[in-house]
Amino acid sequence: MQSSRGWFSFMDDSVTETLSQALQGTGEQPDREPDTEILFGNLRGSVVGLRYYTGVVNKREMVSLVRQPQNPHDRNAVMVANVYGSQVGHIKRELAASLANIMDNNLARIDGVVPFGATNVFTMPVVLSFWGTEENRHAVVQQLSSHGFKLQTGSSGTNTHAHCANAASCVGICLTLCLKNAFDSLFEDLMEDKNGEREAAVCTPLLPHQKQALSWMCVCENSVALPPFWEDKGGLFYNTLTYSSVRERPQRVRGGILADDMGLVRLWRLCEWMCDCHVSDQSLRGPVGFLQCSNLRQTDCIPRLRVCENSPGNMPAFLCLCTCVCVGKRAGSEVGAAIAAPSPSPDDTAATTTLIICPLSVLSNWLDQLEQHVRPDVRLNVYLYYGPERNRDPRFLSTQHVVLTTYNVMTADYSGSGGPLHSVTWLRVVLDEGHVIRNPNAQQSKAVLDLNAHRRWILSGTPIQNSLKDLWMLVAFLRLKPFDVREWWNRVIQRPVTVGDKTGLGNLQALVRCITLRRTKTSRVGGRPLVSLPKRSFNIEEVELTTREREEYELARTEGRATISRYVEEGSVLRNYADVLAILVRLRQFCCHPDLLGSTLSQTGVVTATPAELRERLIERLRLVLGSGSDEECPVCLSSVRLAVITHCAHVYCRPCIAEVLRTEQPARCPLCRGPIKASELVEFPQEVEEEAGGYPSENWRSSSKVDALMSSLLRLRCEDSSIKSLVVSQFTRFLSLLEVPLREEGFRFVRLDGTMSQRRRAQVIQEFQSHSPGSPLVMLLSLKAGGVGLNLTAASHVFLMDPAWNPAVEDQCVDRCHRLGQTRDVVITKFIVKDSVEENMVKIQRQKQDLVEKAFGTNPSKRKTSRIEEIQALMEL
DNA sequence: ACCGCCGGGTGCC
DNA sequence: ACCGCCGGGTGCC
Repeated sequence: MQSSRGWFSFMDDSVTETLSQALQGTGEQPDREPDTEILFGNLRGSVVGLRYYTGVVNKREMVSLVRQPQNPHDRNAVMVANVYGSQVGHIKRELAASLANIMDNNLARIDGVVPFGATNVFTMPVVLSFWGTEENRHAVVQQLSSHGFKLQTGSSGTNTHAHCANAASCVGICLTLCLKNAFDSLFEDLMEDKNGEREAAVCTPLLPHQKQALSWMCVCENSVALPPFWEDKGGLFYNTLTYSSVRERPQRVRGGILADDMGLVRLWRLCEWMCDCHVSDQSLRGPVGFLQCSNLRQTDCIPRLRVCENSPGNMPAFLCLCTCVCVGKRAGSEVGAAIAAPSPSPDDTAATTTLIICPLSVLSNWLDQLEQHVRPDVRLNVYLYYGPERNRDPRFLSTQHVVLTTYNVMTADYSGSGGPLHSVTWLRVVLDEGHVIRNPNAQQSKAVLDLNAHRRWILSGTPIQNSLKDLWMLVAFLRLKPFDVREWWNRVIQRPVTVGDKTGLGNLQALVRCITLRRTKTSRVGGRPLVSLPKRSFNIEEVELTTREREEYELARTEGRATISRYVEEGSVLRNYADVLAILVRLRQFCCHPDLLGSTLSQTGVVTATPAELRERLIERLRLVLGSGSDEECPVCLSSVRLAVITHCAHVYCRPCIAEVLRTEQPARCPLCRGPIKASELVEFPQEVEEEAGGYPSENWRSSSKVDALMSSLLRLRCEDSSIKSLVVSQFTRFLSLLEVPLREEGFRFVRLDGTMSQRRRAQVIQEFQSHSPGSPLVMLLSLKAGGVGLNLTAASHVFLMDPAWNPAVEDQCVDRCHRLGQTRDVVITKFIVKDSVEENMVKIQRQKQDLVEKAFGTNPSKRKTSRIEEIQALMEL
């Protein structure tokens, strides 16, 4: 099942996990959300029975505890295993009785570290750390103390988990993680760290980033370097994070993640190079692939979506890599693999087939690319493993150079165990749009992990979509020891990072850096920009309201001003913050279209009786503000609110941001109004809520100045050049609905993309919009929040920003959907701003915003508070 | 295990 | 001595 999109799926998962735990009882290992766990304390125990087992540990090595309820000697038995899962011993009986209770009831997750005495013969010490949710803390402490054990709290000397040293570092980390481009923040200053280009492999005009990607992939497939965090210690290999060691050399993953956030590469260039160039690598000589695909044309079952001119993602680079290897087999002769394997390891020679798995939506894309660009004088056997008639014979499949299939087909074949694709040992498995396997519980993820391959690649523009958790599946697929086991990933990477540990973040950076190639349009190679993009220009178009609109607007404004200035005088702006936001949203909506405001938003300033009623009203008001689509700002991270939660005092924050406050402040206070806040009183606000479906019948419809301004721009554009496509962006989903009417009337073909749409529908819409065929949509109505990272809308070269956002970064991000690699035209951005309105003031504030973000780092919260009030006053011209 | 614990042998100084 | 003390056997869960 496709998990829901965006940050919201983070919550879905945790809910599902809790549920499944409850249903399973003592089934699989509990898989709680490590992000929300806190450290209860540490306890010194001992591991006994060492002489009966072979598992060894090093000083400071991490160990894991495994329950053995079936142990004949003691049903409370708790086994101790090292990083590789070999048994080291057992927890001493008395302590085990207590631990068994905690573990069986999922009260805490228990980590072990052997601080010293690793070479002992009979017993060794172990420091146990107890992690769990706040509500279980008491039960754990109670359980332990009833057996006479006392948890050590605070940072005692033996605690190996670094703690958040101070609130400041926590806020720093929170900020880092709250940034939408969390993934890119992992790459700070690392962009140029890659192996550069491999000049030897290049002799035709290959674009710099193509050279870079290809040579990087070659290095990854052939490198004999140790995986990250391993050291050669005179014959023994030593892991610097877990302190474990092994005798045999840990194998680095042959492969990695190609995470370019741009429509990369012109395929023909690569193929040109593959065909014509002669490189120092002897093995690469010779022609490259003629597409020998017996069944490609008989696959009517595949929806052949129109292929965009610009191949998405890294498909072409991969095609190149894959075919390079295939091509080693020249007409008849069995030359070993080519560029990708100058010195093939023995087991590699057996397997020669590359399996490419992709979503159905891009399958036809791969096919077309292969068909169009592989040279006709070389045989390249490509088999499309799809459709009811597919050849399921593993021996046949292994004779192909490339086998192409979809996640669904592979998963259906697998159904829990095996299947033809699992009977082949592949030279290489490539996961296109690899982020689709981010949910480890999904069948397709399990199936993918079970494939046999020598080399593994992931293509994904957005490897991290929601949280660090997304990365685990990818790391597991790449078999990056020991992180392919969830426990070690959680302990060594995920939890330290979320707890705010600087070294944890450093480790994550190091890890990601060595398995990922990440380039964005601003990346540089050898000091030069990787790609040069068409120009982009930015215009603000002032919109004058009609006299009637102006009258109505002034009425609302005066009313709003009166309310807010009363709050200012009373000093209660922050207490009535939701009300203030509602007034602002109302005015902002008015600037777009008078019919935009929901009826419930229009009444303000009603004096309510009890404080409880007042609170309810404020929270309700905030829900309406968020429900309108308005991109509100989180006062903690100063970015757009993600995973919105509303406090008791009616302020809105990102869930992770407020969780951080709750964890670090005792007692916790609302960063805005300093009122007490409790985790239990937070109100979740679902990310994308369907507003009451606003069908706007043409007869009741009226225009507005801003709508007119947009329409005249669009009509003029269509007149000048009917091939120009436009993005029309608004925060307010209702506004998008309103805009449909005049678009339809003027005969514009358009599509709509907003947050409520299913992943499948989105893909369809994007595909449709990106198409260049005559009659394809000229306009896309895009909700600001749906225009997140990863979207490729290069078909558009004009962007109309219908309403200003608080956060200019969000607008930039939206514009970047079309101003990215693959864009052939100059991009023109038009922002409509109503003259003499709250919008104008928002733009002014936007300009100061970047400055404010910088200042907010490290300044005290009260400063933020005052700047917030000043901001509101500026908006209302008070 | 250079321990702890068990249980049998032993028994004033 | 229904003790203390000694010294041998013994050893995860």
